[in-house]
Amino acid sequence: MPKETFLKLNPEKRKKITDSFLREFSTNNYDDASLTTVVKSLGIAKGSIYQYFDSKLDLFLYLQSECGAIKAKYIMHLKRDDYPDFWAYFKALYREGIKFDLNHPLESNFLHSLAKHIHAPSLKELTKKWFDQVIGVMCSWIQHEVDIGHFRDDLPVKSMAFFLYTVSISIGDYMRTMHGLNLDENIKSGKPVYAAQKGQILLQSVDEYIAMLRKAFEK
Amino acid sequence: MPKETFLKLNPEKRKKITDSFLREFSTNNYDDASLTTVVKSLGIAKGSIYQYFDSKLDLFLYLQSECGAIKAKYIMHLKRDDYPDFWAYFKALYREGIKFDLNHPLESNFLHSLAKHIHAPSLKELTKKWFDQVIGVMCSWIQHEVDIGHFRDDLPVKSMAFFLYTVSISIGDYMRTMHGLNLDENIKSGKPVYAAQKGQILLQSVDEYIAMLRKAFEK
DNA sequence: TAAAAAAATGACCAACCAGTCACATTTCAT
DNA sequence: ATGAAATGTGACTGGTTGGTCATTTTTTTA
Repeated sequence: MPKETFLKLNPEKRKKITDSFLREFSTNNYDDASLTTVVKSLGIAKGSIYQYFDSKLDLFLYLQSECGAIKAKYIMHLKRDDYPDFWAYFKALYREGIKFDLNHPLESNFLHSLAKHIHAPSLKELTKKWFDQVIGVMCSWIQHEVDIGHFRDDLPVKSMAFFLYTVSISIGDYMRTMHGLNLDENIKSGKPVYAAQKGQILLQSVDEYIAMLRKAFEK
Repeated sequence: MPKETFLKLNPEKRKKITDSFLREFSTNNYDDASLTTVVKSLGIAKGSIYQYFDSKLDLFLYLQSECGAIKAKYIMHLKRDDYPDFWAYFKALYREGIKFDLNHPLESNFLHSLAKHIHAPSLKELTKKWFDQVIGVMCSWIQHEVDIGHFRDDLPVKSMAFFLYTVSISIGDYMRTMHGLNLDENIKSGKPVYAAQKGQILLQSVDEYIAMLRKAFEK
């Protein structure tokens, strides 16, 4: 949690600082991301950071929760029951995700690059917790579909959840590969991850994935 | 490529050195892996490493190619045409992979942890090349199955290859999650990645994955 | 306006790292 | 046995980092 001093900062300065660190963590491993570099580029003193946050980790966690909260606003209001099947819901999640990216490119970049941090020694326990949570959510999704007879019931729910998790987080990379995007460059320059592309083309990727996932899961 | 000096070393010493570095790179990011630490634990001088290799990268690449070559011996002799369908072949690949792990735990650990290194800044170009190669191989597998009418032909081959790639590299993590293994601990202690488990139980995981993949890909 | 509280500063610290190189030791050929 | 070639060494360089803290500057309070 950031200290009071940081929260009392005028919003512009706060945003400037936040943005710079989002960029740094988006293009580097946690352990390789350098506070010194960011502080220099911001033109503020290193000591200031430690008046705003307890530690590098504190700063990182703050960024993570802020970005998560913003993205949640786009996604949380979607309800499975408003869609005829799970895959319509799944696609809607991605549709909102792309909106989020266009409106909050830096935050999206940061979340998108979280996979990079998973193997950082300093974050091992944290990422394990996060992973278990995500798998938990997916398990409950899938269990529900099994219960109403939409999904197959001959495999462990957890296996299916893991499969879905893996495939889901890979869709971003998949878009890059298939549509020739250069995510890393967009991240560095601060452009939206999917800047040059229309949402429609990107959703086509999601459709292709769904075409496979649907068959894999259906009864 | 290692220097002559290294290749002329007596095999035991060479193995001792190789093993220690395999362990270090298996439990750390490339950039965080420390030659200094390994050299201390080996009781040899830092300078010696630079009589054996040009650089840290040179050493890393040597390890990678050595481990790859050993694993290739287990896998390369398998031919798709010797199996009734792709999935029998796919399963055979994993069966041999598990054998490889039991016989060469450290090398298997190292290859298994390569995913960690993918995001290391110093290795970006290399891993991109490696990734393109793997996708290329999978494309040719899939194209063949499409040609003989076993796989669906309504999706881009590359999409399917990417899907298969993602799922394939996740099977290791999947086994850990589903069978409660602690891979990282096994890696640190130098035990086989799948030490406590019988191959049969592990192949069951592969079967579950195949049950989903088969449906996703079939015509 | 003066005193007190809050915020910003940057030189400094200890701990790392990959890589170097002049020198010591071992091995090998004559 | 002797000299040359090949190996091994570890203090050292120049760099990095996250984090600290006495001091200065700015803001708030009275």
